[in-house]
Amino acid sequence: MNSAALPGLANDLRIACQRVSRRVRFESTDELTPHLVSAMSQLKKGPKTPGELAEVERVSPPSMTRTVNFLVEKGLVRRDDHPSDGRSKLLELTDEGRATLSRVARARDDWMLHQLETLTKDEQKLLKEATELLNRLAQ
Amino acid sequence: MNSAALPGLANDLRIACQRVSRRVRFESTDELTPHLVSAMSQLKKGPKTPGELAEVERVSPPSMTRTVNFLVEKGLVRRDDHPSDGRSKLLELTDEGRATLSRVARARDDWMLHQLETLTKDEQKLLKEATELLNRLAQ
DNA sequence: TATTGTTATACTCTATAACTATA
DNA sequence: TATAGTTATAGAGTATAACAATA
Repeated sequence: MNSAALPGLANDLRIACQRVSRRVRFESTDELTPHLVSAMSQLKKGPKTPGELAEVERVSPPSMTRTVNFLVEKGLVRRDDHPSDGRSKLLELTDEGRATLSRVARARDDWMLHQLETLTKDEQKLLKEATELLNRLAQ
Repeated sequence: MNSAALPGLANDLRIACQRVSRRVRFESTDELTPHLVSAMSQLKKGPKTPGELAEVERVSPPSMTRTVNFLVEKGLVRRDDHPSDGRSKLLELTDEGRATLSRVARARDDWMLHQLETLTKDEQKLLKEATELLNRLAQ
């Protein structure tokens, strides 16, 4: 690929990814809003303080407080005292939170799975390799 | 690729696209919010009525009225009377709207372009093909 | 004093319901 | 009567500023 075409690819690939994300969002009728799912997905990787969660989600601490309050009230997240810092808290998914997150992920994947089934084996293989590259880019 | 792996790919690919979209959003400091850019991008393809625009953007007519009001006030969109239906309007990008959209797109592409430059020619070629497939999926 | 999290308050984007003008 | 768009109003999600508790 000639390097003069790179800006064009940058634009096309960005648009394509955004278009897919958009379709996934529109096609799946989630029981949780995107920002709730996103926060829970972070906690799935491991417990975090509210401050850490606000930072990775690129959201202000007061906004995260609000989000976490909702999740705690719903029983999806547990908010414990921090073991070594009395000012802080530790957030963690509950079993119900984990189950809910899996259910939501499966619903979101449905549309994508249906689309992939329309492709040839070679095309599926190409997308598998592209997925690895995209993850490396966004890392 | 064996078909039992397809659900896994559906999940991985969805996550990868969302991750890229997210990075683009976080890395670019846009002068316009995402929904404004999205609405303007639709108008770039050609003039639309408010109702049509609300439908493709999956948003209620009153929400679109608000969005359009903002864009008209900013001079980015022109709202003319519809030539054949007195109840309706026709929305179109102004020259300034077009220029602003180009500027925003370039800013968003900067991060992606920088990432693509770290890849080999073969990897870039693979992503080019993947882009075409993704667009077909999201069509 | 600095830091962590929360409360108080306000702004933006969204929606549903009611309204106006035209078909 | 039905449809296109707007206005009225309310519900989420976000932010900044001020506050309480702890380091």
